[in-house]
Amino acid sequence: MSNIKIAIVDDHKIVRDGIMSLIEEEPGYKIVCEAKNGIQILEECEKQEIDVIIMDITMPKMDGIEATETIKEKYPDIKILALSMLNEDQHIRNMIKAGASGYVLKSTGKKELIHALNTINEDQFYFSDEATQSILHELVKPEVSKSKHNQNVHITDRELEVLKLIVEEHTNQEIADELYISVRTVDAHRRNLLQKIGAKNTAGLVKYALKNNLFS
Amino acid sequence: MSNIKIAIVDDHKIVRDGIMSLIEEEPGYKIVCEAKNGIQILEECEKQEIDVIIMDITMPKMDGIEATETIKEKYPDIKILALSMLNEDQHIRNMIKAGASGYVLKSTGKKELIHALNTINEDQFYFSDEATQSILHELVKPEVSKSKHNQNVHITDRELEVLKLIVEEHTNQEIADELYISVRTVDAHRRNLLQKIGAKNTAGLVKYALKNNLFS
DNA sequence: TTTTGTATAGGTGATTTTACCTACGCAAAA
DNA sequence: TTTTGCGTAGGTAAAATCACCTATACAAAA
Repeated sequence: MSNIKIAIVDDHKIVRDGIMSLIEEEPGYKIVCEAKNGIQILEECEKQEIDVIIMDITMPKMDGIEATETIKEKYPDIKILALSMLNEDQHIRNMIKAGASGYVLKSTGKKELIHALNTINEDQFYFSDEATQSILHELVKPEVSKSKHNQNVHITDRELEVLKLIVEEHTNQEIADELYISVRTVDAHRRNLLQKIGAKNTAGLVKYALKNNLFS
Repeated sequence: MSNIKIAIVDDHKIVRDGIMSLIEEEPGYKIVCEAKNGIQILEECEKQEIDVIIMDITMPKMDGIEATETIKEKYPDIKILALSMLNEDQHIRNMIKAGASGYVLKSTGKKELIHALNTINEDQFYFSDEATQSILHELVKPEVSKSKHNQNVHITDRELEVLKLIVEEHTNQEIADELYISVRTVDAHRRNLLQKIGAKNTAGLVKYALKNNLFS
């Protein structure tokens, strides 16, 4: 197998050089380019073939999250390894959402970096253990606040059925037919839902349903 | 400090006994009750004070996820440690969403179990490393499929503005006023969005926006 | 037993959305 | 230069939603 083509994106030259020296010692890898920000790496992606991009998160011009989104849209085959500092939990999450295949900390040693590169190059994910715990913490927090919503609002079984069908993009008439009730009743349930949930219209109902994972 | 009051919920007696013997060897813990399913532990919660519940996920009558939700609603101070087997990724996620403070595998040794109990009793989270990796994988998967949607559909900037306001529960008229355009134009954008996204109505638009994290 | 909650259904009328269609100016791309 | 995409705007008509209201039947809870 030929060398894995690596690109390094970080606004600090020292970081780039550090990573480069780590990788160049290792056979099987070739650093094909480096970039200082998201704009630059996008240009590089057009010019040449790249397998894996090691991407910093916070950068001027275009940050790693935006760059990752754009690159994964245009070149879904390019793998992206997020390079983060500790206490960047939220950013790391966004990198994953944007399409990164994993992350390592900047304090990572050579061994872990190489392992991470190999792993994601094989189309798998790699998540550095050191950051994983704190990310999971972040992950849990919003869920806790969700359940508070549910406490205030008691939605009846029937209303839930109606809401489900609303979320499934049915009209009131279709819902009425489905549930063997009158359109007026569906309308009544709908208005009760609007009032209970505190929504202005269908959009609010759907948002509520999805945010509270009522039908997932 | 007094003993930490533990409850064990699992439908298999052998599992309960195993955990009990692990914990009873350890000073500082007291097992105050055990239950076979969600219904039973709910009754127990009413009867006595409990600090931490070790909760199995799959159980007859009422499973651990439902039980966790109910308990966290009624008794938010009770901590719940999910007890899972491997390859229960989705269930584990749901336990966390339901309000569990952590999880350990059934194959866990005494040392890790005690550590997990201490950690979550101190109002922190504990996530067993062995399951964490696979959970993160699960977490990422839906994001990957999201970007596929985006590829097919190109939403223009203006359409995105309109969609954002739709999601924020504004009427077409309000959107028109906000953007200084005619209602008919808003309507045109809306119809283009419906067509591009493949939605039937507002519900579909909102679902699309939220699922693709267009405005979060 | 009375009250409360839920599901049902209707009246009326205003407002909003949806589904068709056409059309023009402008800028970027082919 | 022609074409394409985008944003703009309108006509018309049907369908759906929303906002008020009232009302009945039934079951569970107080």
